[in-house]
Amino acid sequence: MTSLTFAQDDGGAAHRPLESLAAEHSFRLDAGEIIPSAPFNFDATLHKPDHFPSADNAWEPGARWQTMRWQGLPLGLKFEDAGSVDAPRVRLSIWSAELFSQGFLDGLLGEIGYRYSFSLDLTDFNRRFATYPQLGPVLARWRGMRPLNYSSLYEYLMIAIVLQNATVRRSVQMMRALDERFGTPVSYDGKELYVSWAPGDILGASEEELRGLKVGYRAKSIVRVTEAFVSGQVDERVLRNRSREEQREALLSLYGVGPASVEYILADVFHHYDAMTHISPWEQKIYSKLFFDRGPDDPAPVADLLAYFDTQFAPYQMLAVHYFWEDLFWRRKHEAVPWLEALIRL
DNA sequence: CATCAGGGCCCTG
DNA sequence: CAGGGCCCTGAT
Repeated sequence: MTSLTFAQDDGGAAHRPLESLAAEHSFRLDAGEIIPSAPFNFDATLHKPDHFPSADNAWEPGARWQTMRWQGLPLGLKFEDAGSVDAPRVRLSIWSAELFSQGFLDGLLGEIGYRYSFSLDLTDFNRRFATYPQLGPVLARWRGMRPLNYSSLYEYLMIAIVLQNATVRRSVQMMRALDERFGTPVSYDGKELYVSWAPGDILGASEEELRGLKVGYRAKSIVRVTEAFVSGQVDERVLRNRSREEQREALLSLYGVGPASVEYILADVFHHYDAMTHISPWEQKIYSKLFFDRGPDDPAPVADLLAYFDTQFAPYQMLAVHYFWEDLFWRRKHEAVPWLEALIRL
């Protein structure tokens, strides 16, 4: 267990010179406050109740702990709500076992800004749908919420792979086994978490070894996707500057990555909200109930659902559906939603 | 105890 | 373009 713990908390100003924060083997940097574009809903953005729990993060109202590997260095991040929806401020602290340069920090903050969509402009979306029959009330509840990816594209793909054809419990087991074998355990701020492995950390593992971690046939996908990243065939930074359809094509070319995974990635990782082209069977049942009050034995055809979303919510189909989806899972967190329980195999 | 399907995807015909 | 097979696991 690598300890990133550093007790001192001097409440320093933003971008304090790192030299003054150096500790023996680790330090905590007060990286100051991030000012997201308003409106910004801290908890609905920094926590997604529909995500399966994983060891790279922890959350409580007003705070998210998130591990991250940046330029090979394991980091512990802590985001704290220091504002309001209309006057948002997010306090960021960074734990590290090594000193890093101002240039490293600048790059890191830029990356975090992208991943967390801190500057997303929601004004047009909000204006269009504030008084909309179904979406209006949901939007009011979660105003300022963003879809996002807390980690890297590679890490997201690993999550997508362990999700496939598995129950939630099994996905959790697979990810934990992979983290324990290939990830970096860290402790900071009282949390014990894992920093997810980098492609190079798992490259030497054979398919047989991975199968030993009970990931089954997904072992092949993990190996092939990892190779694509190590070889440079896929480069997240490069892909960010490509068009949506080029991104889709590049992702689909990866072994073990199909339309369901890509649909999530285009929205969460690359921030495209204007196209929905695929609905998986379990989502179809949930949407059928939500939008047409139709049960799982008589779900609305996927084509009808897609057409409905296009008609109602373009050019923000993915954004609008994200709001409904998160609203549903937040509700489930606080009260029983019997029809939903029947559709979720834990 | 045996069978089955699960928060997909690949491959075949 | 439809459908069988795939690892493993808990539910039935």
